[in-house]
Amino acid sequence: MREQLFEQFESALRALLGEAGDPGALPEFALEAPRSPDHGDFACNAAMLLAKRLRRPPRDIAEQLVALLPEHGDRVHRAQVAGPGFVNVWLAGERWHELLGRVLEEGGSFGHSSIGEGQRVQVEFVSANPTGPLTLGHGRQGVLGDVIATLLEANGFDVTREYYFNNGGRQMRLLGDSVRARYLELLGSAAPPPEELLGDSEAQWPEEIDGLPVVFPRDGYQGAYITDLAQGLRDEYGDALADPEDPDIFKRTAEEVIFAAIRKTLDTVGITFDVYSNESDLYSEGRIEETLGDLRGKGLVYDKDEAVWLKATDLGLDRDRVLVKRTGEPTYLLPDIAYHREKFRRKFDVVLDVQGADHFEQFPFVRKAAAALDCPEERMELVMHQFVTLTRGGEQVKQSTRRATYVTVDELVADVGVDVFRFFMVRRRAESHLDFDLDVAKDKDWKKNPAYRVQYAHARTFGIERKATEKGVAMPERTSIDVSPLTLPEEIELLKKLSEFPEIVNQAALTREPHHLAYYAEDLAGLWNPYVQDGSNHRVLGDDEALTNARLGLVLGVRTVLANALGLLGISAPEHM
RNA sequence: GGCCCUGUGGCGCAAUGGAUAGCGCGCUAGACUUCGGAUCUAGCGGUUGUGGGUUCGAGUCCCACCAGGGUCGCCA
Repeated sequence: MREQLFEQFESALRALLGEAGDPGALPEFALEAPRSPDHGDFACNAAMLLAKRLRRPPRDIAEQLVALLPEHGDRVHRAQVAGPGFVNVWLAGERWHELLGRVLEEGGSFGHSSIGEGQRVQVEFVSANPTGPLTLGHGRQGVLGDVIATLLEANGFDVTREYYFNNGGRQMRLLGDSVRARYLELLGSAAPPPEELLGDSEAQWPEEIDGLPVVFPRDGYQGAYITDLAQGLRDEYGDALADPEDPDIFKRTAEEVIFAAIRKTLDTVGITFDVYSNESDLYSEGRIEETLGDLRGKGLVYDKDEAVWLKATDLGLDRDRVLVKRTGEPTYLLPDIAYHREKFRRKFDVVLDVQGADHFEQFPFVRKAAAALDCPEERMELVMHQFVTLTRGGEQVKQSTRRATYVTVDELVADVGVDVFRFFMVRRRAESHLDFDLDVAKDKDWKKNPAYRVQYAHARTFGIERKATEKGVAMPERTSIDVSPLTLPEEIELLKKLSEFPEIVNQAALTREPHHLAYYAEDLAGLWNPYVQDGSNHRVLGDDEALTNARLGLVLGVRTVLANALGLLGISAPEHM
């Protein structure tokens, strides 16, 4: 519909430029649905863009354009110059009614497109190292990445969801040492560090207390789950691990157990990955050495202070970075670079990293270095998101990662449910701080809780169907509904809103901004709920059979679009509430 | 201090460079009397942090400044 109109405008504009003796290209004009319905179904800004070039007033050009339109197509019913030089057009025929037919016909695939043309996109997200439970930041990232991936799939991209984690370095060793320390404390052969010093990052603690050594590492993981892990090992092995044959058992067990817990959490919130990849494999496959060698070959590596440096300043960045530490151990930067090369070796057309703001600084180094190794820089994208804070009773809930006194994804989901969790996490623009208001999230009142507002709007379509069945009124066949009796302004507004859905899905995917979808769902629900609620003017089930049938068609259309929107968000679309 | 994100009605937020800046909560005033009802309608509320600039047109782009958050490690 819009495509045909667009062509009509292009053709008319070509004629207009011809008359003006201008051989130049058409301007990149916009043809979009204006905010206000008074401004027609579509508005075109071409006249304003041409004003300077043709040295004529924009309204004058717009008049000419309006005059030319009828010779170049038949989609325009009425056209009018407005404002500074917009051409507002009203479409011919029963355009919104046609649209509902399309919604009903396409059903679950309405809103989907094939513009991705099967391009392979890798979306890397969460990627939390297995050192503890998922935090709310991970939760936000998980939902964000998952919905972006789903949106891309809905637009014809071939998507791989991937989780990458570092399990080679110091952090994992620290994790193992933390578990070992707690284990020894449980055996009574080590003393825990003084409680009051744990929260203080500057504090030193004595090497022994009451004759027992303090082995808990200075930067160790302090969460209660570490002690649980130690207890588990003690239950299984008794005191046999005080001097274990396999010194890696603490680290290995911790990684396995924590990673299993993370996967369970992800499963609970409806996130599944196609591929898990990790740092260790990059080592064993020789990718780390290879990447370092290739960087060296490009003259981007030098030695200083017994460490190996990346000459990032040669790549336009503000400082150099260490690739291999004095200890001989690579920093995380080197494997990250190797990993991004690996992505392109695996033939992805686009790779998309979803990361929290705390990691943002890292990305430019990885991208520039990978680009120097012949990876296409513009095909490495970053979606950065800000943090999540939790509010309860108007007060921010204090969270401390260091002391592990933070609310986990598991806890929050147990508290508010998966659907509310996902909806709230994806409602805000990624770059905005997200304030998760527990009071709103836990409110069961659909008027107060936006997640329920959308779900309830969907459930109501079934409520009406149930009512119809009760009254002996049959639901119409999806393929043969005459919706022309729908003429009330609120009905046209609903039809228009339904028509916007494909564009929203498309834009949200291409801009990697899934919050548009959540907003759209709220908008549609915000039109639908009052329509249903205010039965005085337009009860769906009335005496007029044709009108009833048409309104039942609208019910089905709204249901379809709400269900599709909720589906893309990974949220259930209930029939009852 | 450098870099990044944010700043929009009382609160929480939205707005491919387009027309009169939208939505929810809250607030105010009316209406309905249980139907598919955990009601509806209307209204009040804004110099989009400040000051310049680009543009036919700026919440949006550029510059400076102010405020909040993040980040600047041979941590991940």
